[in-house]
Amino acid sequence: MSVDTIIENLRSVDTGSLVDRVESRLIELLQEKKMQVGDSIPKEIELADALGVSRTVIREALLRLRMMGLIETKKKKGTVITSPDLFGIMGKTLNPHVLDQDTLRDIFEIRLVLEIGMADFIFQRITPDDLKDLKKIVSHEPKVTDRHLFNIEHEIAFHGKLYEITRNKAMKKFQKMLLPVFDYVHKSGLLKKQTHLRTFVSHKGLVEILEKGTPEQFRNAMRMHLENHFDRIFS
Amino acid sequence: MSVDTIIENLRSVDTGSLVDRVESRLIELLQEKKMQVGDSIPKEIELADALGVSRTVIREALLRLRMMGLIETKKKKGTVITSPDLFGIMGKTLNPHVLDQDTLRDIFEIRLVLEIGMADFIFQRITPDDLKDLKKIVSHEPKVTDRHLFNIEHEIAFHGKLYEITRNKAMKKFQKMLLPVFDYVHKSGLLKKQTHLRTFVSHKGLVEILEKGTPEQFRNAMRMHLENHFDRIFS
DNA sequence: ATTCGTATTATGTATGACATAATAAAAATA
DNA sequence: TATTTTTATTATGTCATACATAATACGAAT
Repeated sequence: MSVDTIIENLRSVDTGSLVDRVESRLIELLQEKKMQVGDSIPKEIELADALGVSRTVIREALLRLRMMGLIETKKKKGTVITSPDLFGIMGKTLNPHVLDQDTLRDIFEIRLVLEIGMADFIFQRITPDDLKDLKKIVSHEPKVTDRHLFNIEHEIAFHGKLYEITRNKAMKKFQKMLLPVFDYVHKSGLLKKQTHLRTFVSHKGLVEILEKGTPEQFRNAMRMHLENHFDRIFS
Repeated sequence: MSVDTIIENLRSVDTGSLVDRVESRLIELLQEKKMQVGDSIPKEIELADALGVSRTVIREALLRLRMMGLIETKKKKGTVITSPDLFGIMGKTLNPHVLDQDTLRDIFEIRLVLEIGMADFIFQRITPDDLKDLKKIVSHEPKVTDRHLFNIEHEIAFHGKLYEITRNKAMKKFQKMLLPVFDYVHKSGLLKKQTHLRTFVSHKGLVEILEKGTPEQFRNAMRMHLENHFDRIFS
């Protein structure tokens, strides 16, 4: 074993600040004790005492757990375990203004990928009520003209409903989080202006496929439906 | 305007602790000043002075920015702007052990959605070199037997390469982050055991389609390829 | 039984001090 | 002069203590 390797190993154990270690230790503790959601954990001073560090360090570590959505703190009541909200954290980070352009473009693309790929889950989990909701939404669908500024709210209502039908909460949250990004990307000059805004497959068409078609057909139809967006990216 | 609405409005302005406000203010400042990556921001004491709060508060706010990946701090050198790493934060949160089962299942599903939906980007951006890489990977593909423990490393190599070909860094990072979750989900009893482990479409088959086929064909083939996973989820 | 006020308490904030590591400056060496 | 070694500086990291604040519990008053 080379000297470098040895040093590397040492680092991997010791690396990170005191706060880093305390953070890990706290997470371990929560898991060991099998803390349930709603349980409250010892107060800051007690933790500081138990781990032999200052309250400052405990507080910084707890702050991180809080940002991860593992805990919530309230005055007087103390700190309680919460179910970590995977995308809740990213919400704050996902301020379009602080993200660089490449990342924004990436996120824009991910939306397209998700909506094409989710077909099987939609077909598997759609209920008659869902279908009714969708039909209601498309009944208000704006006129399809060759050139139209698509109605943002209608877009969100329809596509949002699709995410909901997947019954995948994480994906739904993800979508919700991404909305401001789309808005931003559309308005900024990040993508090419749309020259020919045509609707190849309407929302109504998608619903019909949902009712009578197959996941495969739906994927292809969705791909066509999103053609304008792909066009802006690829051309 | 109802009393509730008024109260709600008040909350929306004033809500949040001092640290919350300082955090927002700092982000605003970074944007106003058009700080570039690599620029260093004023030291903690100066910020505390300028904003009229204690260093404690500044530190907590900076800690949050650091968790968001907006800044990095080094002793003596101070605090410098960094490009926010969208999924860097989630990485830590994505410890399978702290996520509840529903979320884990959701994440597992998202992977399937992504890999089916990414077809167009793969076709658009694949290079001859990529194809060469893929062929090299599949040349080592384990024997396809009716019942086999699929080789994890080979799986990661192949599918990871596909993410890479999309040239979508965010998506690639996402995948990297999700790997431990898959591992966990597979090992835990979260999904039904696979009763008939068959490979409907091999990696080699996918590569052939990439070479000669269309995105549409690829999506369908990928859907078949992932059939085992869908089966475990849906049955 | 309900409302109101008061005491308690755990987190939130402020302040001051020292430790530490990265850097810059100075000194020593070749 | 160029390069290494030592020293000094400095901004963050950690600690300790005190007080503010808001949520809660509890008792008093209605």
